[in-house]
Amino acid sequence: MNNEFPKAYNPKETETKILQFWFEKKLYHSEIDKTKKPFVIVIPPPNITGALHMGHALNNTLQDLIIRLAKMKGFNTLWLPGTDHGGIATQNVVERILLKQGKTKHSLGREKFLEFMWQWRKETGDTILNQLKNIGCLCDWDRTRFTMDEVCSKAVFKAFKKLFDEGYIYRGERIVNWCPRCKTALADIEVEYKEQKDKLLYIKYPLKNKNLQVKYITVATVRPETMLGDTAVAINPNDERYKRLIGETVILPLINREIKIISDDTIDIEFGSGAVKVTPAHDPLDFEIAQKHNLEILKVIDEDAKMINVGIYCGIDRFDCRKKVVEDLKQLGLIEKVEDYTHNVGVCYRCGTVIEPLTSKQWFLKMKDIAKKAYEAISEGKVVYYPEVYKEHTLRWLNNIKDWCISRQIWWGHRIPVWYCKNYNSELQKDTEFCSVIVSEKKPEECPNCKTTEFYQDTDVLDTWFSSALWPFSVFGWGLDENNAELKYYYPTQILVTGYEILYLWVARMIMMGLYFLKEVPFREVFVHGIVRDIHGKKMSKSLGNVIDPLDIVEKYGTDALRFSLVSSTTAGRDIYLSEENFVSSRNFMNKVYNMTKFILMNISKQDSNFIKNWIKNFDESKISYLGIAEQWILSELNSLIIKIKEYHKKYLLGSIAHELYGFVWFKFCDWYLETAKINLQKEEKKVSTLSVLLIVLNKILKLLHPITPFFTEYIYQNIKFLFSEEEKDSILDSGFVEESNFKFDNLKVISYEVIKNIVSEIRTIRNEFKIQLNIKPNIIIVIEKNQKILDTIKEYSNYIQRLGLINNMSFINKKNEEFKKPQHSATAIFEITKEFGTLELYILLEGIIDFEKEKKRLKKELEETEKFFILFEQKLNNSEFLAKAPKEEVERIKEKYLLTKEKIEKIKSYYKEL
RNA sequence: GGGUGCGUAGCUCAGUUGGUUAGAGUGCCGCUUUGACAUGGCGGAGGUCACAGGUUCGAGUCCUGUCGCACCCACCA
Repeated sequence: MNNEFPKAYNPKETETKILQFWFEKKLYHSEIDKTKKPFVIVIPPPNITGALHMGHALNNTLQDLIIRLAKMKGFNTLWLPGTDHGGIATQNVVERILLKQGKTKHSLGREKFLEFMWQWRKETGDTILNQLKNIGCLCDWDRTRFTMDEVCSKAVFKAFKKLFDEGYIYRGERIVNWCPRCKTALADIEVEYKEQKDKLLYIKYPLKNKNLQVKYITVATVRPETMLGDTAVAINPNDERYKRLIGETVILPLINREIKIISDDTIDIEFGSGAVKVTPAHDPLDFEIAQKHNLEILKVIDEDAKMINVGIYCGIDRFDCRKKVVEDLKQLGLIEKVEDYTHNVGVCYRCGTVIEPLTSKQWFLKMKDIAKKAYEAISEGKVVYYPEVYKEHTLRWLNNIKDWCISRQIWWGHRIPVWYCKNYNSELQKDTEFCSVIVSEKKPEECPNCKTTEFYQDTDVLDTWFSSALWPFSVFGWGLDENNAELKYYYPTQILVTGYEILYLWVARMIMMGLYFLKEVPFREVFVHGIVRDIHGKKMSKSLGNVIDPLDIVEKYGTDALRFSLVSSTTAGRDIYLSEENFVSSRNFMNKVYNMTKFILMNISKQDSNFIKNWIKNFDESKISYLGIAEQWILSELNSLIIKIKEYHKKYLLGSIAHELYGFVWFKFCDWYLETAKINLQKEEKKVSTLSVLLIVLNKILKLLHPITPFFTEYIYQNIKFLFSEEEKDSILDSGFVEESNFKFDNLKVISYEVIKNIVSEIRTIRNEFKIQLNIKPNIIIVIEKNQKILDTIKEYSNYIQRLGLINNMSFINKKNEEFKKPQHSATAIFEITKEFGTLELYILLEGIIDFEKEKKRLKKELEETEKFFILFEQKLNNSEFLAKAPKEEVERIKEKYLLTKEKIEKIKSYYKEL
């Protein structure tokens, strides 16, 4: 930067260099170091499908921010990266690829298919990690894990075995959510619900006993095809209409099967016809009823969603069968009526296909006891949620937890480590006879029961979330050795950063597993962020065409701009709406900081640099009183900034950190301090101190910004660090974080600077109002009557104002000492400063330019505004209750305001008259 | 059906335990190339803080209700 000053910041070139620098120094790497406190984040492992999207960019930028911050604070930080095999999602993607080549998984066979999967994973699985590297993620790239690598797989086996041995895992024939497209069972939580309009059909079921008063009982359904699997009709025992039909027999239309009418108090009398067809094999509620009443469970829809066991309807797809059943019922005149009905339909969270509940043999994990421990830990605050609402959400979920179906009928994943011996009889096998079922990683030697050596392994794989649940400790080799040093040092981790959509699917389960296996929560804090949406609040999707690709943004505006936008858009737990303009504004901000650095460096001559270095090195509180008002002001503002940001760090108000820095850098440091500093830079005697202050502030700004925008801050730091003392390290990351100073600033000076800012603003406003040309530089007079000190201070720095080129000359008058009459042809402005300093009058002398009528109008407007507030204050002070009940400071504040506005009004009025 | 969050400038949002004359970014309009930056500077317009009550000396902020939006949970066929 020293030699050449390109006009604008060039992110691409810089980022390549800086990235290389970090990698050469291995700044990302962590080793056990007992002298330092560890600060660990384990990445939410992205699936190996697809590439980096905005959601990943957000999630990982936030983690990087937190990690860099911790590193600068001196922790031994470890951010452990990795990927997830992604079960169904990944298998679906690969199956689609195969299909394009005219192959299916079945045509390949399990072994070949898995070979293909592994090959695919080898070729494309790390794409996303490389992209994370490029956006600056300070992950420990020497420790990358994969949920199906050896270390993690060992953990999965060990966990399964332990849970099985301790009686938490069981196998059973249950009704499960079946996805006919993915051909697998899904956990309840993996089903999404979509609102859908359907027809609610009222179907008449003929009664067998012809001697009854009624011939039919009517049931209502939106899924008429399931009637073929009905094994009862249920009514509420208190339903007067049907009471007497309990125990009667119904002849199921179309297939003429006889079923009973039973009573169950879970039936809602009000809904539909009040009578419910019971299809135990294809409805969870009906399944429960069937168990209670010992009903037959008749499966009529198979795993391909085709009809079975139903005579002529066999082999027909469920939805085609629905049409056919309706037609046939119509023919028989058995449809009483049809109503429009809106309801929720369960769909697969991976492919969107309508779920078919059906009975199937699956592995389950008993959750109740395990969840209880997690409930307690979270209640006790062992895991802290940011924002806190998600704590309640999680607790409620844990409280209503159901058993977790952990088996999936796909091939990609951890195969269930269960072996059945050759003589295993699945007919006899009713949950209880586990003698011939052996949990083992490898094929067992011999069946302890029948002594056979022939075994076959369960064909199912585990739910991908099973391995994810172990992630925070499997990555440290828990599967190999649960007492290993790394696990001991790094576990539990500090914080988990994730989106709210996987709070139950993943986060809660990690807490449960962590507590179960290691007796300790896996992370102390959870930071929950929202989903990235487009500016209209729509989810970004390829089909909508509203996707903003983070890599495009990087290309166009730079990584820092991408990151800054993401961080500044983050408000705890809420969704983020992004538009491209957002990135433009961040890019501009990067450029602003770059240019301001350029300006500072431009002003440093070679012989100055040693003086500056010395000045900065010896800067302490004793030097404060020698500093000018601008310097005192900016340093005190910097102090407030640091205090605020530290507070935001503590509360993880990450978006606020970005906003605060933006405001400080742009509006305080650049717009004001830097502008006024330009004047001192012209004076030899002030040059060194001014440049030093500029650099001190710049240095702190860079450190504060660095966790958000690492590239350009590191780059600038490299260019200014020669001006700081030797302690400053290679990388900004090692240079320590920022603490506020406890310097005492001169309040009078700090206020004076604020007054000068107001004066300048007012001059600009008036010039603008009267459209005064640039080349016209009027004189101004500043009048004060209360406090001579502030007048002196302002006087001392009046050249600041003059140098801005807005005015020619300034004169100062203290009304107390000198007689003063409002000059003719002048515009007037009156400010309230503080009680101590009173009001200040400003006159801009503009002979021939001031249009009296215009000035009158302007003053009148000003007067009206001021009077409005004056009345407000007056009312408050006339209110005895306010005086009695409001805190003293508040009353004082209003009094001060009251007096100041009063003074202002009087002055405006008197000058108005003189016009 | 239950729950949670939200409703503040055209748009996206800040506004911490109730107490500055409600703020910022962006967009719009006007002026502005004076060597850090036109990816800049200065100014302007634009808000009955969803609505209705209540508590309070005082409400954008707390309470109740209504309306609207979003999301989560739930076995009404």
